[in-house]
Amino acid sequence: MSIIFENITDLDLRETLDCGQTFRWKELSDGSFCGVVRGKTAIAAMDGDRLTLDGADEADRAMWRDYFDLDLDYGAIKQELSALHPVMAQAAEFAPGIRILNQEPFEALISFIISQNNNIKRIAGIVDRLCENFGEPIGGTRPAYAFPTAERLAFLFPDDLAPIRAGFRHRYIIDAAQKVADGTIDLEAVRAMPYEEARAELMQITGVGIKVADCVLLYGLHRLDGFPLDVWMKRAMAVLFDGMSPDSFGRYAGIAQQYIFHYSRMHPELF
DNA sequence: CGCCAGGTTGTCG
DNA sequence: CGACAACATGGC
Repeated sequence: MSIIFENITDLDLRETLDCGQTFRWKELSDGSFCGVVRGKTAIAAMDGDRLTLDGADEADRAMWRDYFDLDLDYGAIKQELSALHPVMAQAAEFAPGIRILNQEPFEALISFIISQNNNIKRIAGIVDRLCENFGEPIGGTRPAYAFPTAERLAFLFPDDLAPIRAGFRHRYIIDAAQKVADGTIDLEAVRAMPYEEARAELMQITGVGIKVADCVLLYGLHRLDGFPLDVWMKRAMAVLFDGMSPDSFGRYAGIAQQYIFHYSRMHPELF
């Protein structure tokens, strides 16, 4: 079984799945990508303007359409953003197939707690081990695990997380899981809040500061006005976008941010 | 071996 | 309030 989406533009799987917004997709030898979303596995492949999700169920078509953000016109947004600054245009042209995924909110929360003072390769390893140790196994041809639920993680002790080797972040993960599981933080309510309020709500969690909160808002709650400022983005803003502020990118600032982040990381010689 | 990693926390001046 | 070490664990 598989799902096919026709006439897809502005989507490149490698650019989108390997640009630091998600850590759960693995590239296979034939260039396709294997991943798990909301407890469902799929092998994604692009052939021209056709996106195929092998192993996906037709009943989940709407979920996958939403996940890859296929109803948003990235071509138009790219044009709008590119007019703002020549380097912005260059960054968008460098990886024109980037889209902002609609990830599971709790997965984004935990993933970006893990990301702090860490490198992308190791983040992916820790997330893998978290799923293998605490996620529900998913039936299928290859072994796969859902992302663990908040309820599953909420009653663990830091040492229970030793197998995932996330170090000092163990207690942050558990605090986040507890606050989500007991309703202290309602992620769907956060989605609808004014930006500053949403950010403050997430920052109640130990281990969530401004940058992680912005990542959760952008990648987990699809707040495209979010603009996470990590070390790369701070350098880029200082060196390449002197005079511009996050606000000056408008309501799709988060998409601009992703083009710029990826472009900067792939061009370290600029800094 | 030393520096750094999509930061945050706790402490001190 | 702003600066700054400490934090676990590796990747390079």
